[in-house]
Amino acid sequence: MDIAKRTTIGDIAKRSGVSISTVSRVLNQTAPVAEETRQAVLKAISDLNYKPNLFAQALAGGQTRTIGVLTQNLGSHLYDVILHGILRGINSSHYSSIFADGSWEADREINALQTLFARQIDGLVILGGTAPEDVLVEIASQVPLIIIGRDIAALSNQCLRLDDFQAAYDATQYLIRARHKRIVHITGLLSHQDAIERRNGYLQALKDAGIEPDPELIIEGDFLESSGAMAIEMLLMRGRIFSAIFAANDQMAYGARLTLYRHGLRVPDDVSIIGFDDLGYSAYMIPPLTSVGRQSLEIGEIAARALLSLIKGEPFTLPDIQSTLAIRESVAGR
Amino acid sequence: MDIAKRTTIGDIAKRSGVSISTVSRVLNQTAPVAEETRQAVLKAISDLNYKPNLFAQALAGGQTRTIGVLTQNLGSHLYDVILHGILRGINSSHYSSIFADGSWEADREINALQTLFARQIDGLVILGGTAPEDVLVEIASQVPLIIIGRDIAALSNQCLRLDDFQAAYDATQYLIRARHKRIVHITGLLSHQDAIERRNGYLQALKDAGIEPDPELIIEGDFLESSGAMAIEMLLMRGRIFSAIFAANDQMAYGARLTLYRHGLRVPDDVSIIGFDDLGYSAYMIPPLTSVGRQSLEIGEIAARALLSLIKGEPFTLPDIQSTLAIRESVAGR
DNA sequence: AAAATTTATGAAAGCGCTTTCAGGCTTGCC
DNA sequence: GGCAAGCCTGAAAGCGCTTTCATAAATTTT
Repeated sequence: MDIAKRTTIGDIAKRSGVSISTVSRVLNQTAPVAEETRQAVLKAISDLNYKPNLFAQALAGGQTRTIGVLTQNLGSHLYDVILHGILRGINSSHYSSIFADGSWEADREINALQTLFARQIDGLVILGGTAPEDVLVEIASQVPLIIIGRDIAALSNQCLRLDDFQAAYDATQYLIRARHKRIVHITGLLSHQDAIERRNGYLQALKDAGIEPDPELIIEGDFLESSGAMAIEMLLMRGRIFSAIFAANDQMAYGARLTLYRHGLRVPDDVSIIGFDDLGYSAYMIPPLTSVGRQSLEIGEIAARALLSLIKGEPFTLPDIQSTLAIRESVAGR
Repeated sequence: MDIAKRTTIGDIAKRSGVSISTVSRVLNQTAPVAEETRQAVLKAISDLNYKPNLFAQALAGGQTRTIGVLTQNLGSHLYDVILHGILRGINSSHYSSIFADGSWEADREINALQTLFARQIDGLVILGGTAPEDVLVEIASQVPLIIIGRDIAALSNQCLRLDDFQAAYDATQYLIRARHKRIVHITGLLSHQDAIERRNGYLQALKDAGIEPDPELIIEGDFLESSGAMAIEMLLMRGRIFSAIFAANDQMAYGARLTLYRHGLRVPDDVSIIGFDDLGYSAYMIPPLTSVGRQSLEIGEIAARALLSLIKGEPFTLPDIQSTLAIRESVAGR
């Protein structure tokens, strides 16, 4: 593990008896080089264990081989898994990624973006976030951009859509088919696109089944466990009747489930629950939580690969990510 | 949000009527500059919204303002929270961090390290991992290094110790004081230092209480939920008697708890459980899980700040991280 | 008041690499 | 056999910045 090795292109030029231009050419395959020369250079490179200086490359060539990732809520499982996927996606390339956290706050987000741009990233992945559409369009005009979890019309082919509406629709329908009628929905923060989509999916499924949505059964949460717990607490206190809960994410489902436990209500015997995101832990909840899941790792991987293609100017298509309901034991029929 | 702004030091030199050397000097405070000149330069900088090109700085000065973080298991909650803490720790500095994932595999780890070094990081944080001591010492001789969660004698003041032994001891003692005698321990992967420490803490607490450890009650897990579930499954199948479980992490505790549920055993009435790490979700387990917790966010933050000090040659001390038992409802007395 | 310091500033040389630009050699073609 | 066209390759000019080194101006010393 010899690490501080600082061989330069000049060293290997000298050793192989050519000019540095030629070395650069074999390195980047930017112009034809006689096979014989090429081999000599290659040999010198491996002999000296040469590694190009990324900073010099960046300065001279303008390519930094770095992609930036704007995350929200690092430390929240779902996002972290996606990040992991991104790391995987760039694994075999020569790119690295740098992360900056927006924490779902507009000014932090700007700040994070500036940090990223100060590093002259070659491309950018934006995970959710609150930046307005025109800002995103503006950004996209300056740097290759892939957006996960939002759908910007003008950037349609650069958006990895998550189809929250349909997923929520399916989950709600699943509950309806189990003959639930009074279904609580704990929404996410309604300032977030995905939270809105999920609520709309829920609403639509109800309507399609001829059930009039009851506004009293829709409580706005904030994606955190505590808000799920509070929501149910409130409902119970008000004496509302319900037999099922659809939470806009698993964390709130956990909270809801705890409140039920505190009040001696059994899951799924008394109340059924469906979550969203299918966090790894959900399979180990008591009882195991039925939840809308996605291949989050793949999402990150796909986004990263797409970005790499975009940077290189290669064609790519972003699939629509399918959600599937992980059916476990938190839902019972009536 | 004008982003592609590419003002150079030359532009601002021109605008303020000085040479680029002088601009560089006010930027880096590397030599005295007349106050008047200084102000003029500063004004030009803010007028033009100048941002230094980090790559040029790196190339010329050798400082990259990047710290590398070698993580294991990105996507596992505990590590992610620590990463988040690191991001916070460098937040107000001009540093960025790049992450590379070792996945607890030696060759991936080497690979990740090389990626990091290829970027000429100014400093490195290593989170756990399997690299042998001498490699770490070697690395430390080449780059400022902070190690989280391992204790390397030769690098003692650069290690952020987590004191697994004591924490495990305390947890076990808590169970003993609740009059449990037959306490199962589900260990982590015993190739990991921390798993060993935790087991030893458990063993010692038992001995100190005059309880002869029963090897049959110690099962090696792998830190994942499934191994916790399997461990208990196995114990039950073999008809072992026990009244409490101490799992080396929360994930395995979740698994264990699920198996108990499957077998109709109540927690904590029939069996008590203590976990380790106090993941955010644990407070919402059914029942809420008693677990050994640490300020993981702070761990990351402290490590990052310490690294920054180390880089700048400033003195710093790494506190020993205290663990505290988050007492909830998964433990009952006998 | 001249000499010795100290201060503030500019010129210029890199840092390691990419990329014209131009020139020397081969080929191919009429 | 002569000329255009191709192919390889080296020299050199940057990329934007830091850092000697040198110099001019201001200050202190004797």
